[in-house]
Amino acid sequence: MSKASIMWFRQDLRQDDNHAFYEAVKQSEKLLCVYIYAPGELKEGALGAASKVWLHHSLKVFQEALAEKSIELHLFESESTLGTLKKLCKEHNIEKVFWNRLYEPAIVERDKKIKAELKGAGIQAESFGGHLLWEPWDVKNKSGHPYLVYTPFWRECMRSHSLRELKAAPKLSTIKSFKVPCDRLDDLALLPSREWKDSMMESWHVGEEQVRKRTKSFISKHLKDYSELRNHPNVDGTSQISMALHFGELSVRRVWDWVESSKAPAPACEVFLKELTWREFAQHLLFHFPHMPKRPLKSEFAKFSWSKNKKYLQAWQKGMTGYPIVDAGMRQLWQTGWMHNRVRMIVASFLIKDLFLSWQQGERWFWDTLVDADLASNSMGWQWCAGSGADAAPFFRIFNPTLQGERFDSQGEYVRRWVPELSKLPKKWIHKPWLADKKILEKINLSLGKDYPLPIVDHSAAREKALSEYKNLSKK
DNA sequence: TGAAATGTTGGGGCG
DNA sequence: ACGCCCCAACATTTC
Repeated sequence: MSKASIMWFRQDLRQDDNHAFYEAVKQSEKLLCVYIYAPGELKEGALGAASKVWLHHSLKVFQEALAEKSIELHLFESESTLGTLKKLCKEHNIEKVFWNRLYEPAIVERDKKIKAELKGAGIQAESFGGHLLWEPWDVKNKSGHPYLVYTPFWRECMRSHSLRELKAAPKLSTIKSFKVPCDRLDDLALLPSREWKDSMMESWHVGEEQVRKRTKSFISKHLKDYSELRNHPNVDGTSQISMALHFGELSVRRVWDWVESSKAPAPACEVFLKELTWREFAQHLLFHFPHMPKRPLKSEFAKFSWSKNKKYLQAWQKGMTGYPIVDAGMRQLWQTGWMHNRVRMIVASFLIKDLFLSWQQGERWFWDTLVDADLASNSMGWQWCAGSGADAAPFFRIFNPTLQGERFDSQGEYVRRWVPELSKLPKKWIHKPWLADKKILEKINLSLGKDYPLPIVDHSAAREKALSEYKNLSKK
C-alpha cells in the first residue's frame, strides 16, 4: 500500500480493463491522475493534426467521466515528461507511479529512462500491459526471432499464448483525489485553426461510453456479415474502432472478449479477430524493427528511385487525380479524418505504383490527416502496399482503380457521395468518366478537365512502367 | 487483401 | 455427321 501515487495516463483513456489504473487505485490511498502532453519527445510519432483534434475531444470526455466520480485528470504540457513527473512526485510526496506500457521506439526509450530515473530518486515505478493482447517479447518463432509473416504469427498466438485476465473499472468511491494546479485543456492547443476540425468530429463517437455502445452494436448487428461487407466502402460494415484502440478508450482485450462471447458464427468472428491481430502484428513489428516508419524492412527497396513530382502529390492529397475511387477516398479522408480500409489500399497502390511517389510521402499524409493515425499500423500498411514490408503484397500486385471501384463500389454510391461533381454520371461510367460518351457528358453538363480532372496518368502505361522499374531493381 | 496475358475446354453455328 | 472456327468461360501463368 502506497500513501500517495501518480496514475500516469497515456494512450489508455479509459476506466475499463485498465491494469495500471486498477492497480493504482487498489494500492494507493491518494491518487494523482495526470496526462502529460510532450510532443517534442515523440519524434516521428509526434501527433498529426487530425490525431490532435481527436485527442482534444477524447481528453475532454475522459476528464468529465472522471469528474463525475470526483477524480480530477490533471493536464500538463511539458518539454520533459520526466521533469514534470519528478516535480510532481517531489511536491506531493508521491511514493509510486503507475502506467500502461506503449511500444513505439521513442516512447519505449523515454519510458525506460523515466523508470530508471524515478527508481534512482527513490520512487517506485511500475508499468503494465494493457495496450496489446500479447507482449512483443513473448511472441517468437522457434529460433527465437520475431515473426515476419502474418499467418505463422497468428497461429503461434492462437496456439501458445493465452489472453491476460480482464480487469473491471476500479471502484473510485474510496480513493482520495488530489487537486493541484495544472494546464487547461485549451492550453494544450490541440485544435488547429483548420476549418475541418468541427465537421470532422461529427462523424465519430468519442469517449469510452460512446465507443462501447458503438462497438457492441457493431458486434451484434454487423459482425456476422463482416467478412463480406467490410470490403464495400459505402456500407457501414466495419467496426471503426481503430481510433479508440489507438488512444485506448477501448481495450483490445475487452473487444476480443465481446467477440468471442457474441452469437456471430465462428468464421465471421475469426475474420474479425484476425484483424485485431494484424494490429498486434504491426505493434510487434515496430517494437522489433524501430526503423519501420522510416526505412523499408526489405532493404533492397531502399534503392528504389521515387518521383518527387509535387503536382502529383498535391493532386493525390486533394482528391484530384481523375480516378473517381481514388479521389473519393482522399476526400473522405480530408473531410472526416478517416478512410475505408479497402480504399486505403487503392489510394496507396495508386500513389506508389501509378504516381511513383514514395510510400513515405503517403505515410506522412495519412499520419497528419487520419484520426486513427497509428505509427505501427500506418507504417506497416504503407510498407505492405509498397511491397517492402513484412509479409507484404508483392510489388507487382498493382490495383486497377477502375476495376477496384467497379468491384467494391458497384453502384458508384461511394463516389457520388464524396465526388459530388460526378453525381449525375450513370453507373456505367462512374469509375471511368473519361470513357463516357460526349453526349452523356453534355447532357449532365459535366466538362471533364474543367469540372473534374481527366486522369493525371494513364493507368496501364503507369503499370507497365512500375513493373519495369521493379524488374530493374531486382536485377541490381 | 491483383491484373493481364496466355492456355484450355466445350458448346454452337455453319459449310 | 463431321470438321472447323469462334468465342465465352474458366484455369493457369506471369509480372
